[in-house]
Amino acid sequence: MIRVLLYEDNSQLRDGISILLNGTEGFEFVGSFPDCSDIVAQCQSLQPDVILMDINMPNVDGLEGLKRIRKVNSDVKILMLTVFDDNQNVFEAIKNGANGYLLKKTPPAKLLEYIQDAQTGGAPMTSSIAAQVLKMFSGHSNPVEQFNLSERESTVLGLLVNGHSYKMIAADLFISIDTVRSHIKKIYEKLHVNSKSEAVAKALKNNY
Amino acid sequence: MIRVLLYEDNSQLRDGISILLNGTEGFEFVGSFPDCSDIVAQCQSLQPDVILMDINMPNVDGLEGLKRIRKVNSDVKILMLTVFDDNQNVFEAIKNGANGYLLKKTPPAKLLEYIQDAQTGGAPMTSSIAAQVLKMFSGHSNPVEQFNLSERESTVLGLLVNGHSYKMIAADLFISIDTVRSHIKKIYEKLHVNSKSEAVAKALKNNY
DNA sequence: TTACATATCCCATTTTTATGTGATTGATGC
DNA sequence: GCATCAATCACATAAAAATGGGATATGTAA
Repeated sequence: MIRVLLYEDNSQLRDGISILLNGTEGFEFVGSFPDCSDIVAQCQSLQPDVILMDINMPNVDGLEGLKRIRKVNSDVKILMLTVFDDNQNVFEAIKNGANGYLLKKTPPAKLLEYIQDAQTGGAPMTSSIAAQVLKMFSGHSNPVEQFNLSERESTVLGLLVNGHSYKMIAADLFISIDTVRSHIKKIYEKLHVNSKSEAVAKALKNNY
Repeated sequence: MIRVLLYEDNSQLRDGISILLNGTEGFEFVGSFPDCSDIVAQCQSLQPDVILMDINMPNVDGLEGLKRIRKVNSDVKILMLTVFDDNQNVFEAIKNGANGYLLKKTPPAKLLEYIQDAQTGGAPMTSSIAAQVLKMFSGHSNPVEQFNLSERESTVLGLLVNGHSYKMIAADLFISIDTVRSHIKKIYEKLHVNSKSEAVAKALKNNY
């Protein structure tokens, strides 16, 4: 018996999914809410196995809800629901520990399948989204994301890659050369290197 | 009226193309030969606009013929014909100034189209060959070829890219640090850079 | 044979980087 | 309110890299 909790602001869709799950062997629909403002408490009392989470909701939306849950619970499976396979949202959701990412137009039979899939450790996603994810991991990952560089550090690294010296970077950014130094020290730490050329190499190899 | 000359050892194919071209408005078949042994003279007397050149022929083959022609004539369009889209031959042909590269199984209608295409400055090639060419230009060019680095210089640059200091390079290659210096000075000249990290960046950007 | 490129080495000087140990401000989060 | 972090600056020292001048030996190509 898979306990499913739903967050969705559209009441029609809420009812539809409620009926679908209640009428299907092996699923138990434990509740639904129009936004995530009280998600942590709701989760604790209802003890769902899988949460279906709309991304676009008023007040507290799905991404925020996802973050809140993950702070206290890394076991419950969370499937994000969305109308579009929007690049940025997919990335955000994956980063924050969503287990899958489905389009709302997913047919009911598939939806049930995906829920079971997530429950048993899978990472269900529609093929268009899978393609997006692949693209991101292959060509779009850059040092900023991979190594948690701050905005400033990222700019400095960029100038480094383009062959600027400390002095030039200081002049470009209107800061002292000592500040450049301390940024670069931080960058080296984060990239686990200890020379300019290694940093440049690592940056370039990571599609900077 | 496009004047077409053909080099092809298979007499059936020679006859076929002859009939095709003679029977088509706008094309004039000016002759055919089973090898390239006399290509320069033949070309001068027949004055073709386009040469269809088989690659595999006895005696003097298509690549040799291509080179001979290009020494005296850079205007005539030359389309290479081959059974396979063999990597090395494609590369050789492109380097030596071929205008296009076609598979023999190209259907007659397409062949006519490609000849016209070449005549007007295009670079016709079948899609499988186009893919090969793209791959070569993207992934096969390296700093050694691009910047005429010597073997030693190339090794040194390689170590530089992998984050080695002068001292480490000297130890790796069993030479003095001063020799490393002078190699690197030369490398910088050839790459038109003046710092280690610029050299590394340039090398990586050129698929080293 | 002369000229040129390569590979090797040496010395000296200046500039640039790397490393360490601070301190101050402002924003964010608990 | 306190902790943390990003961004800023400072001072000092040591290591590495860049630059400019050499020299020698070898092989190749004009």
